[in-house]
Amino acid sequence: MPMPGNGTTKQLPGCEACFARVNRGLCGDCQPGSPCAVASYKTADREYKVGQDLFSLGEPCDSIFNLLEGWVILYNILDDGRRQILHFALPGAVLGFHPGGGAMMTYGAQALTDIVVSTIPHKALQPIVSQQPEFGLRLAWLVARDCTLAYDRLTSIGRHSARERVAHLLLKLFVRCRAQWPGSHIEEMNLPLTQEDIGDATGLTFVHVNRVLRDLRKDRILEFHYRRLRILDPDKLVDVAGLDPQLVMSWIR
Amino acid sequence: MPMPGNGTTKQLPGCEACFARVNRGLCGDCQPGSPCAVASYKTADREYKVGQDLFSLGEPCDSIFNLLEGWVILYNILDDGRRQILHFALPGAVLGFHPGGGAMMTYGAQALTDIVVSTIPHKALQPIVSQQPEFGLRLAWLVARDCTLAYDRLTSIGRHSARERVAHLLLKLFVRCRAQWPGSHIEEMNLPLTQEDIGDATGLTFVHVNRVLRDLRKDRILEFHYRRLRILDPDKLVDVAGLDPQLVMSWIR
DNA sequence: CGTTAAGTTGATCCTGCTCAAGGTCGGTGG
DNA sequence: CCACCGACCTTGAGCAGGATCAACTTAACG
Repeated sequence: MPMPGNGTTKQLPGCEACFARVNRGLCGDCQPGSPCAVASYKTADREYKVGQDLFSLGEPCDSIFNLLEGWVILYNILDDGRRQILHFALPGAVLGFHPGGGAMMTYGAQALTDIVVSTIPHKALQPIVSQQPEFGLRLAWLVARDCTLAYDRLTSIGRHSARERVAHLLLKLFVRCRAQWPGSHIEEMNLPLTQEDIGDATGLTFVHVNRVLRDLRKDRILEFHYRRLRILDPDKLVDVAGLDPQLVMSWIR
Repeated sequence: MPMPGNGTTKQLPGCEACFARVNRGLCGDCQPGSPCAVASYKTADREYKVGQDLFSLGEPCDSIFNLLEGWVILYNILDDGRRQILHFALPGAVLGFHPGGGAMMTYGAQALTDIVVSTIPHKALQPIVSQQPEFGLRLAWLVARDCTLAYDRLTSIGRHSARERVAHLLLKLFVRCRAQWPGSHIEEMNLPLTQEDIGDATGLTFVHVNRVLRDLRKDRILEFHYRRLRILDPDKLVDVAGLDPQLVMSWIR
């Protein structure tokens, strides 16, 4: 059985043909065999290699993407080359739905692992919702979830210490991965991140991330070495991340 | 004629009865006199005074709000009382659309001025989209716009200096207000913010915000005193904010 | 005119950045 | 099997941007 977060995905029951086969978020009504409005508009699955861009900052993008396998980062690059990671997208995510569909993207999307996606052109959205009215609401729901995650990070970066930020990021990623594998009780997983990625997501330098990780290791809270995360003391981690233990439990169950 | 940002709003043409009468984002098809699916589900207009909460962190909220007049902040409070402002909502905004409708809110919403809102219960969303399929897509579009703004702030807080962050915030607010009043060419406006609010939005202390504002004033870029913003040198401001002048122009026109 | 919220300024401290040098891992080719 | 290389991790020394603490000033409002 594959480990959570190693790039493979769980197949949920439901519409195997349609755009949203890994998550029922977009397309919860489809049953195998029944007609699906999305299926006729989506493209075939497409693969991208690590490091490839799905779309880029400042360039137009006329499709939305459904991530079927692997990890993707959304990011911004500044003039001086510094980078801010905005979001880690996991299988099931919808990417590139942008205000003013087809307009310039205000951020880029890059494959963090080898990935598989399928796409729907923006101009197909209108026809889809007229056939399947819940689709729009489900899309809104998914975008709202990403927005909530962004607010969460905003709070973390704006008001927490380096230690809290790193703990918060790793804990959230751990929980999100584990949510894809309910029932798994492994406190160890592959995170396809470098320490530089962690820095770019938390607004820190990789040098300082390294020191924070050393301290967290010294305190026997977690270990992160070469893309492998091991959580030694979940309770302490939740505490350091500044989160409510009960809230975290509600995510897991 | 009222100044931009003083809490009053422009009435756009369209459906005067429905939920979304200040913006055509949610309900672009309604024509005066024609039936409107939203109108039959929304509540009457409701007023809130400055400082009142529309909904609170950790409490359930079973409705979405359409902001008709005034300003609202979305915010998070930490255990130690520190605050992070996540978003400034202007008239036309939709608030409280949350993943898992009706569940615990992960942030609060507070009136920054006296405001007027109307609401739709979450459970009315399904019936509305079945009568008016584009509604869901429009909702998704609005949420995506907020998400993009959040990503913008994330980059600003994560990777910019204090000076850049303050400049960026004020410029963006200015542009967003002015977008509500196309044609206006006033470089002066009321922003219903304290320096503490600016600090809580940019991840700085109000003491440091004060010093940054002093420097920006000294450099004759802008003046911000007692909730009044005057932009002295728009070009320099765009430069300090680290934004592309052409991009900014595209927002204005 | 008194009260209160908000703005202002200085002195000092500390978290996290910068710069720099070395170490470790994993893959590749001989 | 080993040498090499590039990407990534690790650690130290010194610095600086912004925080903290504290005192005072100004504006708004009844």
